[in-house]
Amino acid sequence: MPRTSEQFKEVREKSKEHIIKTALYLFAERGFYSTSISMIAKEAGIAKGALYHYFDSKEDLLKAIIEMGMGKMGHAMEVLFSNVAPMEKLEGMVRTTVALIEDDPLTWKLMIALTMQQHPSETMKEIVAPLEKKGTEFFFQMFKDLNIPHPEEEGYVLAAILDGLAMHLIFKGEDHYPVERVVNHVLDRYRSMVKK
Amino acid sequence: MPRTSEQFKEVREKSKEHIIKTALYLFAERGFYSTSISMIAKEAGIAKGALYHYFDSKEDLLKAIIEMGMGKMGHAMEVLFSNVAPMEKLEGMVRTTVALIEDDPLTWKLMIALTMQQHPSETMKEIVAPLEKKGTEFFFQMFKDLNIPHPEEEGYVLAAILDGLAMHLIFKGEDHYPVERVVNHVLDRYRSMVKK
Amino acid sequence: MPRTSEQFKEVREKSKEHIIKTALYLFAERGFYSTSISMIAKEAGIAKGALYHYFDSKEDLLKAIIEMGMGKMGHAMEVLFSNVAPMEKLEGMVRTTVALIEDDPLTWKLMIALTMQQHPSETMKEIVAPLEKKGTEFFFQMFKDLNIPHPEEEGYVLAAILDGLAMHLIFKGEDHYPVERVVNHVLDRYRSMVKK
Amino acid sequence: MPRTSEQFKEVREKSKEHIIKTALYLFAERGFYSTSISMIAKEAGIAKGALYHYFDSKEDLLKAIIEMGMGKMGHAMEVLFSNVAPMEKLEGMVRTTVALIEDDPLTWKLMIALTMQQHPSETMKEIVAPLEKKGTEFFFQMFKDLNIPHPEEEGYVLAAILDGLAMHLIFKGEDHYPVERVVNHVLDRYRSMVKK
DNA sequence: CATGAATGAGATTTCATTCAT
DNA sequence: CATGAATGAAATCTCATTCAT
Repeated sequence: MPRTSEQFKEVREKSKEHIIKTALYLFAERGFYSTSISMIAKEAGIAKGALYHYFDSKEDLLKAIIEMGMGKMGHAMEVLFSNVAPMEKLEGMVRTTVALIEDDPLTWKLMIALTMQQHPSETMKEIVAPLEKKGTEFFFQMFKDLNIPHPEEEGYVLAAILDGLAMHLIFKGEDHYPVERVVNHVLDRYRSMVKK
Repeated sequence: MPRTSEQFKEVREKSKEHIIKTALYLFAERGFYSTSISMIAKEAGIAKGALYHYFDSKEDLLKAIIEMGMGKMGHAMEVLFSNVAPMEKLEGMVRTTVALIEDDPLTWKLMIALTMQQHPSETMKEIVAPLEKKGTEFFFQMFKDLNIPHPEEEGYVLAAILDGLAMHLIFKGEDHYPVERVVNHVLDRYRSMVKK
Repeated sequence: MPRTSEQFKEVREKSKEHIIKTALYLFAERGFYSTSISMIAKEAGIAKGALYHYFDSKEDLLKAIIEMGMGKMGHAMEVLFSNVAPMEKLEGMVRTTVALIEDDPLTWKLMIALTMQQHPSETMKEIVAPLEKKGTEFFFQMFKDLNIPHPEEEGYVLAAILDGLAMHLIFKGEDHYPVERVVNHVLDRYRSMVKK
Repeated sequence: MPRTSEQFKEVREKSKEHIIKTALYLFAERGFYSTSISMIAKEAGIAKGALYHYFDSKEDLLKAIIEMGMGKMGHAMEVLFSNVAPMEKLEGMVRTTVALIEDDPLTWKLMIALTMQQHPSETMKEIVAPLEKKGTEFFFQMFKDLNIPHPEEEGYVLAAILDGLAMHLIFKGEDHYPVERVVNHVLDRYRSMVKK
């Protein structure tokens, strides 16, 4: 009795996700180039060949991981671009970033690593560059709306803070980094600037 | 013939430096794993075998690059830990960091990339972790000396700013990033906090 | 229920033929080694597994294709070995060869390709070698019957002409090759030799 | 003491030729797809990797073999297009073809096999198609010069004879095929046509 | 010390075949 | 009988490292 195509689809989706998770873990912990297809297959408990049912190549697997990560992020960020008061936007921006990282630090670790190293695939650059540009413009507008002096420079600083914070959080782990306190401090500072 | 031996040493040192520079360039621009020994040899205009006269392995070459980079940095930073007024320390810290990057962006690019990816060699972690710890403590003490409230949190924020700034500067290039304005803005902010 | 069993057999035969046709097409157009079982299954609109219900292996499938092709040919050729006048035999030989190719160029394309490349399977050699020998002898006898001088050499030449013609016809296609004119010319030549 | 670059070149050329010869032998005897790089390396008495010093890929190796073969052929054929009497041209054409095959049957075996099977590489088609066209035109002109009736058809027939002859000679081997007699017979026939 | 040819372990990839459902 | 997910052997290819000259 043949399985229905739905059953197949389900099995396929499960396997795909399982492989992605395993690969994400290994890529993030050991680096893309130091992780072999063999390792991923072994860790996932499947044969090497099975991996190629789901992904055309190691590169394609990486792309799938990136896309999945970006999907999550894009979704979360969209909320922020909606109509809320500027100060809430700022707070949302910062807290959402932190929440995303804490929710899925592996994806972020990998993402940052790929951006930093000159990975041949264009995927990362294509994704990160426009995102960053959008972010900078967003910050600029936000600070202008908040009537904070030197909104452009302040935007650059916030971008630096967020990226630096992300790096530290990811590579130290939330157990060793007082995110909450740092975030609150940053936000307090902006609040005090607005009140004035 | 001690003279000859010295000359030999000098020539050897020159060759070593030439290889290091070439390798640094390639590692930074293309990534460590995507750069082969063949490439380095060809780019440096020497034979593959010659490279192994100077370095035991690809890993050893990387280590030499890192050590050279760290040497420069350590030297520059030492000045800051000497007896100068806190505010000058802060300014020195920020400006020295930027100056170091602008002076040798390739080393930094590579350094950051290696730190981010989980390079098997322990070199980077061994070097970066204590440095970061020292930095954090240094910032903490500095802000305390400056009587700035919440010196610990402020220290974390400054660390984040510096790392974020470094990242942006390195990956965008100084032509596309208004370092000077951003740095001045950051320093002005601390100055205003002190005056109060 | 013998009826059912018969119906089964018929359905089975239909499926088999469908697969054979699909595989023949792909093998001929893309080559045996460059055509995967997956491709055949997909092109035939069945699952990979199903293919193995009908054929034990890729090799077995190839064998079935060859046998089917040979069946057709053998049947057509048999007629020629019957009792007809030598000149009609000659004409029949040539025209039948051309007709067979025009009727089923794919089979021939594949056949020739397999004969030329040293396919590991013995099938082709087992089939082609005796056929060729029989052909040569047949030609020899024919030309002797026709009282044409040097019947043996003439036999070799005719064999060469037929194989060369077949090759050109198959690889250029009948639209780009003036078969009719060439065949008539060849036959005319033999006719003029006989009349003399 | 480093070898001079000339010495290196020499060694390199020798190795390259050795590999080409080994690969040609195996490709011709077993087929391109049924011959693995491992086999070639083992047969040549070298390591797999060495092969990739000389050829970028299996395909590239094949290309080198083809080019070498074509080089020989082109050179030999050029002579024929020069100014000699038509009948000598014809004889030269036929005898040169046979001589080339007898001199290097492996190359020809491989060449024919590749032309017949639909090898993905365009190399063969690019080479063979124009060659064939040139050949056909050459024959046509030759028969016209010889005042032989139906020169075009006769050209097609000669092309068929030559290709058929080549096939038979190559796949039976000169020990089992009376080339000399067949060739003489063919030429005699043309001579008798001219005299008339 | 210099050279680049050669090695060989290991990486990625392919694909005929099997098998649980 | 049908399905396509999974296997695993083998193929192609890469590249840090060694070594004869």
